[in-house]
Amino acid sequence: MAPREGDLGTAELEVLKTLWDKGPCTVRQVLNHLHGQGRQVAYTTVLTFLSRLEQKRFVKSDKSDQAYVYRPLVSRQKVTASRLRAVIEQLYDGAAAPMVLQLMREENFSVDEIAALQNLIDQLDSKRKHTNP
Amino acid sequence: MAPREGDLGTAELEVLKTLWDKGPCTVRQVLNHLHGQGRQVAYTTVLTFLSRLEQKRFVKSDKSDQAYVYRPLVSRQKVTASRLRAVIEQLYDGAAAPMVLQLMREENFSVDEIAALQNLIDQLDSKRKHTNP
DNA sequence: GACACTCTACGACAGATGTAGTAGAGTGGG
DNA sequence: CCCACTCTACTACATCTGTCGTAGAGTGTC
Repeated sequence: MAPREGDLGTAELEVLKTLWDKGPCTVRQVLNHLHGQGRQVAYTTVLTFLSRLEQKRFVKSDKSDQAYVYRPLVSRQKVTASRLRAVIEQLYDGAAAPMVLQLMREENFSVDEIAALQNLIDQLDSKRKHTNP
Repeated sequence: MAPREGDLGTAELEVLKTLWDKGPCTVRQVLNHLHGQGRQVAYTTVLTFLSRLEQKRFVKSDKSDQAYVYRPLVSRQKVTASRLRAVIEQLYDGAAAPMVLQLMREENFSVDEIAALQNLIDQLDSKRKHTNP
């Protein structure tokens, strides 16, 4: 079998991210955005990515004035969550907690970030008390 | 350019994981382990993976009695951390905290896991107090 | 010594992905 | 009406990855 089907390559993802960030775009708009980020790539390459994204149903194009306008069909949330899930499966046999633990040990979190975490934990705690009295 | 060089495919990673789990192995031992996991794959395929892993310097082989014995050159920790880093860069622009937040919202953690998290946060808190009085 | 087995070396191939060129259709300015 | 420009369609190609097959070298057994 081939690698996971229907999935996004890193370059394709960059293009999709552009659409998430800037909203519906033409090929040229995506190209300009990428160039603005220092990403050198040809017009037709971007076109290819957008076409493939459309084949894979990640975006949809509509003919506007002159050029097609592409807009995302999937949310950043969805894609992010599913890729994250894949990594968890692959690296941690499906258990998210060990990954979180590792992240918290190895990444440097700011005070604010830790506070947010604490907050979330408190919420989970109280919710659990409600459902499991 | 091609995708990031020197990186591992998912199937290659499976093989490397076998070495991490079972220690140095011959091709056949890896094959048996994979078969034990329900992973149907040919002997020569495993051989290919191990050879490629060796080219990429993830494992090293030593001629033992009859067959080569392969052993990992990189730790699970290292590989895991670096792949995780890549995902964070790719999906969260390098910020780990939002990822952790999302994980905690979308994955179901057990009481024990949450307790462990809480514990870790307490540790980070007190460490922070020491360095930032 | 010949046979059966095992192991490695090499090559092959398909599908995915990154990257781009070329050709032809459409459009706006002189 | 013709030129220059833009846009899309198609094609092409290299590399990476997953997947094997074949051939030949070793080794142990009658």
